[in-house]
Amino acid sequence: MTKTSRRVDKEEHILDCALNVFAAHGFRGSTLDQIAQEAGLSKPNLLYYFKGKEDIHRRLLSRLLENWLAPLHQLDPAGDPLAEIRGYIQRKLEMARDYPRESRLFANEMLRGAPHVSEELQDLRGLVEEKSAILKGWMDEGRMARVDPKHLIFSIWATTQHYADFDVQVRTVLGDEGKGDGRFHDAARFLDHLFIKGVSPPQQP
Amino acid sequence: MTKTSRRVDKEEHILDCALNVFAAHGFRGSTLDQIAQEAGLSKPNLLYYFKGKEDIHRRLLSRLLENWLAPLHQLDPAGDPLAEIRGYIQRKLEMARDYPRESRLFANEMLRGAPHVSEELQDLRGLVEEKSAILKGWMDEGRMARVDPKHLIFSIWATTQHYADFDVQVRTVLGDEGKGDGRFHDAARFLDHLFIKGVSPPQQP
DNA sequence: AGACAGTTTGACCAAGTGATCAAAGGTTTG
DNA sequence: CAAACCTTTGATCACTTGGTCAAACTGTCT
Repeated sequence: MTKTSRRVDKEEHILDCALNVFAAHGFRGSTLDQIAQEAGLSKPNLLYYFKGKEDIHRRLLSRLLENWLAPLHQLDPAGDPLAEIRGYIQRKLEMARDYPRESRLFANEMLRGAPHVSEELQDLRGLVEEKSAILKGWMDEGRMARVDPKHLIFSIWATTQHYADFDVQVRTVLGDEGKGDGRFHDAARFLDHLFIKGVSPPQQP
Repeated sequence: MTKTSRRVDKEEHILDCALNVFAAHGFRGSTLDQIAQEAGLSKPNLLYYFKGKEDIHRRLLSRLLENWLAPLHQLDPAGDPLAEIRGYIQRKLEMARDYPRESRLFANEMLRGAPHVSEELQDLRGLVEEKSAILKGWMDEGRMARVDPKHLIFSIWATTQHYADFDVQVRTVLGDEGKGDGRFHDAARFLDHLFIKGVSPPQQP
């Protein structure tokens, strides 16, 4: 194991621990001491690997956005409209289930007005523009219902991320139903029904 | 104007200013100095009216929850299923438009795991249970599609609150389209279509 | 062993923060 | 007017927090 690879591993470990802390308490609510303790090292040692609190946060956000956009990237213009949308919803819901920390980190940043990712949001805009055009094309071909493509995408984001960001609320309301991972299965069934009905072309019932 | 009414007015003003600050920066991210400055008084003066930072925050949250549940309370078992759901979505979207600060305050609290409103969430649970039973009844009568009522409610919450909580993202993605309040009109149209299609009974196309 | 780069830490600092308090400034009431 | 009460504030405190630094420690290579 080389020197640099050990350093990379350690940085990775620190970032993972920092994600725990930032996702749970937000940027201002998290302290370097917390992160250092979570990672099992001293605060000066933590600052040996990263320039500062903001450096850690920014690094987490930038790596997050890559993965965050991946599911939408996969939306294939050559595929079947309903199947593509169905697949996108499923992937997004899986991300909410498997990466809730990332979802909360992102939600935190949006709530604060995205002070650290204002330029990256522009990429997002371009991507949505591109995928909206695909959806628009499908609508023009009569292969799906004519709806506002951007608001469709917003709704998919909102409904899926809700299960990560508002997890406490969801589990409280569901009570015992919400104990295991079953709520994600139920959510998948419901969202599939909701959106497929919503985007199915009017001629075919 | 009596002594107590002037005091009440001032407390009201402070709470309003505190809402600005808390909604924008979260609990940990907000400082008493910020709130005091926003309200135009000194920090000790602020603490003359409220016991402390947490007191202000808790008061905001408890008053918020009353209004927050109101739209769902209005869901009338005697009404027409589709019209009731349509009305609920509209009311919820109007709240996101007219009370974004409240929505963000609530979102912040949920993201942190609801440390200050754990017991109030139980009321929410009861309310959702009650309204889910109504929806269930409508489904049994064949007046709406058979879907998971709680996840339906979650989806309505998620999609409407998204426009308040993720406002930066929404406006960035929409670009110039999102400048005025037009995005709420488009959202209303889309969500109406989505949910009405989603909950319409299968027999009637 | 010893030189050397990489790593870790205790001690420390300056700024910020929630909160207190006694004293001063106003307002109402007798 | 003056007493009683309500409101406001400057000064101050204890504590947290992001960040620094020199010294010590570790492992590796010759």
